[in-house]
Amino acid sequence: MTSTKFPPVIEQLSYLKRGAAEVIRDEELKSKLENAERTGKPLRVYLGVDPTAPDIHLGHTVVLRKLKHFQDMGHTAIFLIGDFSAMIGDPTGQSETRPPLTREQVDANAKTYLDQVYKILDPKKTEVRYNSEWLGKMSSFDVVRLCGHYRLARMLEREDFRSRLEKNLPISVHELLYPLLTAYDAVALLSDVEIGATEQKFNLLVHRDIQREFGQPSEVALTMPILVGLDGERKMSKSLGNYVGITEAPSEMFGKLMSISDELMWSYYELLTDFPSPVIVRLKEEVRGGTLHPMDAKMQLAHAIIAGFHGEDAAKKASEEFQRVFRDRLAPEDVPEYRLRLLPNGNVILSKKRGDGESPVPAVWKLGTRPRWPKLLVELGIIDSTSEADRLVKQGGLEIDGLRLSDVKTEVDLSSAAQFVVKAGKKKFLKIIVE
RNA sequence: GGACGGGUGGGUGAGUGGCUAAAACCAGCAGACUGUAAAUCUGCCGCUCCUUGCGGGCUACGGAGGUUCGAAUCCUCCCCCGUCCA
Repeated sequence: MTSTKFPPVIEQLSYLKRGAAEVIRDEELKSKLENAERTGKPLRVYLGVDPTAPDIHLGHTVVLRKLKHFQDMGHTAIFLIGDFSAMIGDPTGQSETRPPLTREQVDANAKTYLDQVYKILDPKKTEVRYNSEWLGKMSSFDVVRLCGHYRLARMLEREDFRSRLEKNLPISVHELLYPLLTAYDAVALLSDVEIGATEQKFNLLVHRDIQREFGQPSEVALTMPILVGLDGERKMSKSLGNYVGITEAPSEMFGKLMSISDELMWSYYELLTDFPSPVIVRLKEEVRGGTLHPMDAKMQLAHAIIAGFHGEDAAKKASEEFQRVFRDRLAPEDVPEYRLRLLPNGNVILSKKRGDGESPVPAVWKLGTRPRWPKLLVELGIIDSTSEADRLVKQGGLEIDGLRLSDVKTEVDLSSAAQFVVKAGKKKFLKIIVE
């Protein structure tokens, strides 16, 4: 009777509920776990994602990590790629209709998505599914019948629809279908548990209802809090620019993570690391009591997160680099290098570009022998426009070899070999080598 | 199908003939202060040219035309969104 396959239910529950915003319903999760233990049959747990953007950031990892927790406990983790539903576009959160994606976009996104997801989930233990498998096969009759299982009034209860209705903003009919179609995912997958962000709560509840309509037991809906972005206010998202991408360079991630406010740090600890809750509580107390410097606590956080994606060594290096650049205020050890060569005809060629992981794009400009600094930086792609570069100089944000440049007219002599270390603004460092 | 209201810079949103590159707020950027924090303060915040100046040129208020010395502002047509009626 006692299966050794799973840890004790009590343990599982505390592990699985850590960080969760809500479990609907608690008792159902417990009994499902007990049932799994009794039968030896793992729970089918899924997370559905829309491959709307090719890159995933830390905000996405909150729910992924939760899926992994189920995997850790021996349950079946299903990563569902909403390739079909993405072509409809989930209205969630955005108070506007999302542009549907094309098949090609979806495919491309799905591919890069998976690579990134496997930084968290164990590829060997993850069941990857695409909802076009079943949704793509439904006939319009099937769709109509599915729609018959739900009422408009209930659909309009959804916060997003309601507020758009109140504000006289458009709602397209196809958006109403989204929760219903994804509900069918739960049915097709015979799901026991579905994980989602709190903003998905409405959808998850519809999924439960529809499963019941199809004669299945309702899945447990486990919601995770939404990760607040670097600005400390709004949801982490790419379009708001307040995000940390999981493929970003370790040093970049480190810098970004260190810029969060002290208060925000604790939810990052909770949602992005595996530090046990009691440890986090203790750290918090130490910071409050003054025995632990908040900066040190934050560095430890950044270190832990980065180690998860890039390994211990990279995390350590990023940490050292951070201290070097920002505490000791030195130029970073590894800055992007731009090698320039002046051609006989007066054009300038970028012969090599290192760092940033960019492919070396050969470029030629007619800059002349002595371009102004702002011009050069724009040509190198460091700054978007000349106006902006001029502004940066006027505001004292440009340093060459440690000296602040104050005159926008200052020129660079490209006629003889030289090297410059450039600091543009707070974060951008680069080295220019004239050959 | 009819009546009415609306479409302004990255976002919200003022502006109903010149003083408007377009208020205000948010976001963003830079500087100061710091723990690269956060908060705060100051400045900037379409592009471009230089003689860097309360400078010149260009582009911009859904789209296309038109009226006018001059239009985000007025007229015509079109596109899009919402409300009410059917």
